[in-house]
Amino acid sequence: MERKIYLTNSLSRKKELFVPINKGMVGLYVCGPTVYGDPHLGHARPGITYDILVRLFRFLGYKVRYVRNITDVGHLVGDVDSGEDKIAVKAKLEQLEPMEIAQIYTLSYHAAMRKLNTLPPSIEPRASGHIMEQIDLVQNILDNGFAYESNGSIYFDVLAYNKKFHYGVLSGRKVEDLLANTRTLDGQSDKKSPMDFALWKKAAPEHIMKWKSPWSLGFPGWHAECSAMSAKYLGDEFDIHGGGMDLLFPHHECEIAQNTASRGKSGVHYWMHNNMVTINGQKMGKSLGNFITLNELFNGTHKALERAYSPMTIRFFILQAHYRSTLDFSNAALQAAEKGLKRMLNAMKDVKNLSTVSGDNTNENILKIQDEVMTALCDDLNTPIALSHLFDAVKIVNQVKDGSLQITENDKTNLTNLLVDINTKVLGLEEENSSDESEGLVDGLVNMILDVRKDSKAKKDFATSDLIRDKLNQLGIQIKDTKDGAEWSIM
RNA sequence: GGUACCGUGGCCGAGUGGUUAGGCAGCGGUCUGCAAAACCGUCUACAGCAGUUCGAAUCUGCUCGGUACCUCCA
Repeated sequence: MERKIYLTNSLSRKKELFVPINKGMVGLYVCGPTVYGDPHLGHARPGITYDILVRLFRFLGYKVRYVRNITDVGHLVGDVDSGEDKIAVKAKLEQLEPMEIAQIYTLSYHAAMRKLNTLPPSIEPRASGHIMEQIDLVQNILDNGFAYESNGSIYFDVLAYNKKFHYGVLSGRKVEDLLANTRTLDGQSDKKSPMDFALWKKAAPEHIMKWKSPWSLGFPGWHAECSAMSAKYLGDEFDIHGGGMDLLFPHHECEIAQNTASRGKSGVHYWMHNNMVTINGQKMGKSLGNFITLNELFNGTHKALERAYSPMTIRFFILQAHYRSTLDFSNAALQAAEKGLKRMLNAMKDVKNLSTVSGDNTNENILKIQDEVMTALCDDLNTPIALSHLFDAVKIVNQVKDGSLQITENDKTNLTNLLVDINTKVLGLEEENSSDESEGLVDGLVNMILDVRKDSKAKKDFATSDLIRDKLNQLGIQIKDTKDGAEWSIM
């Protein structure tokens, strides 16, 4: 726990030294998905970013409670006066129960996240399971005078709040500017000010998902769930709150306002925001209709895809960019990532079988690389820099393998710690399908075939040996002839 | 219109007041029966203009271009 961790705090827009509230412990809350559609490439970004954060903290010995919610109620559809939420609308279309929809997409989200090798959160609360907590939150805000009732709905009183506190601390927006520039939407007549946001919404009769409350039969507002659930599981004050940059305003600004209005504390010490994935320079998003789902990526079934890309390739692709930069999708970039990843994975395999020379000497370079990698990761999760240093280690492995460099047993241990431990434990990069049950059978068969090929080669029957190589290639098995015989790997 | 951010070599993508990012692709070589892989060497940069400075891709100003948020969104 010697290492200092720096994180860019969206509150100050600066890199800050991370100091936990409780020594050696981290409370992390991340905004999860709204489960009304298949998870897409955009979802992979925060999934992987905060996974690295959690893994890094744990690697350094911190105890982390990682809370990521599932939003299964509460997000209103575009036009406010319809008063229906997304889950309910989709349910009517597909003739399914709202909770059935939520369940389908929750499971598909989980499956995709597992394929991307992200660790599950410690707690994954659902908004629908925390209606009571949200009602309590709203009641507190009402009691403190920062909300009002109108037609059975409760709205947050931004102007009243802004007299005592500051609405806009996170987003840098000014109330005056917001007032001058708010678009006039329909159905705003219940509100005192167009900036005010719903804490509780009275449900229209045809609305499916609704709950009893002191004010009406209805449902909680857009931002209530995160304030209620983060406080429940992490306390009134906790370390880190993460999410996509698109949530910064209004969602996170409103969370801060709700937290402050109900408990007098803004609640969060460090706000982290990951940037967007773009396609042709434009944000990839559900509402823009230009998104590619994760399953389409894994299967190659999307017209924009030249072919399928494995989950680990996607993970590597995302790690090659810093989380605060936009990342542009393209087939060329994914194919480059795929090759780079393969190179890394090969080195991780090869490092275990390197031959060593006797002696106690230690190659200082290896220790230096180890330090550089960890420094980069602790410097606001700079995964691209970490990877670039890991590739220096890959070079060492290849040079040793090639015989142009010699290392001692000590070096080998250090090199293995560096490549295998950091890649698998912190970056979550590892060989896919490594636990295949039929692996032993495949090993035996391929080795047998390669023995036959060896005989052909010995007899200079290259037609046969090349045929074997080509056929194996077609099956996805790559042959490398080395001085010590043929090696093979599954592509 | 308001508020932020960005513009890097063939592509992706870091970094930063003076020193090689890295990956992919390209080129030359080593190795090989041939290939693949690997290794060695090598090429192509910091939108434009002006300023600060001994020195700027990095700081400042302006211009041009782009993006995000302001409405659900990772």
